[in-house]
Amino acid sequence: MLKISNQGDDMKKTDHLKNAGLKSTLPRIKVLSLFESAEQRHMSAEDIYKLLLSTGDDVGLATVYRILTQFEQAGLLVRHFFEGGKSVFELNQGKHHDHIVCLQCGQVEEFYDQAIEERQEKAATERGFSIRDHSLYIYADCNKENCPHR
Amino acid sequence: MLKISNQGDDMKKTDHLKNAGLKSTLPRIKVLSLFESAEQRHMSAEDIYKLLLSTGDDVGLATVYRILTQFEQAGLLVRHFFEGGKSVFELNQGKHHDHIVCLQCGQVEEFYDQAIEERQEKAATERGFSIRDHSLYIYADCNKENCPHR
DNA sequence: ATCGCAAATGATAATGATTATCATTTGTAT
DNA sequence: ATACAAATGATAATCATTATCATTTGCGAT
Repeated sequence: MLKISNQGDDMKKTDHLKNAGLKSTLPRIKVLSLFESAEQRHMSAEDIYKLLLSTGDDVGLATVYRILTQFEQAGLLVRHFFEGGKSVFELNQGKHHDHIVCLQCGQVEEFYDQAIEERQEKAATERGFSIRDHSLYIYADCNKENCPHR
Repeated sequence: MLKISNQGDDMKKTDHLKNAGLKSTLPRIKVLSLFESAEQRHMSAEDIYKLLLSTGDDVGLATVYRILTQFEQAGLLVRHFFEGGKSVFELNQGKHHDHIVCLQCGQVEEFYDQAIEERQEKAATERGFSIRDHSLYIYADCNKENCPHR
């Protein structure tokens, strides 16, 4: 008798987790929900830990790290190594894309360029390498109205 | 009366450092020499610290970190954030290039593709961003003879 | 609904990379 | 040779992340 919250949604997440080979636990559902509802797609472990704290949905920091790694391995999340050393995660929505990160406000925009993808593949195969993964980050100033510093 | 070693070379490095706005000190000369002579262009702070230890040219680890950061700011070195979390440095030889990193043996190959550069610039300007910097890392298997794991 | 147990969690210690502190040493201009 | 700011080195501190381990929980079998 503890199945309180919006069951429709939680059921969907439970299935989502089960399909990924992970058992449905409260912390995992909370983290998944956060990614599906958060305004910012790209979040670090610390971001998530604090957001959950702020809504009273406490989850231990160690658990947050564990869940992020599991979700990454299960293909639910994609991990990024932006400059600065800490890992940042986003929901995996199937379609690969690269990132432009604003150095002033941290805003992240995604883009995809077929030509770039092809040239990368070419550069690798020309040298006898088999691509496993790649990461392209453009660091820039977004020049937006609401961006601090100019 | 302590100017022992190969003075011609050290003089060049002294000038090199002076030009970069850094005073010529023994630890800085050692680190610079290492980058100019090492077989591997890409090295971490730990790599450098250990290499210097192994040749008896002891330099404190903290000093290695400081020097690397200073050299980066002076434009003598370029810092990279490969997957794995630790910073890796290489001599700045003026010409920008991207990297292919072998996930098996860690070997790094450099490449430059004008089309990729142009498409990146285009992607950024199309979105109103002004590029400051960018990093493209391809992670792959090098398939070389001497590479472990296959 | 209840049991049992492997799996998951949370608090915290431990680790690895990097930075800060501060007393001592070293370039360098005088 | 002198003086002093800058640099160094040993070490403590910090930050992100992982490991440990006692406790709790999801879930299949009853």
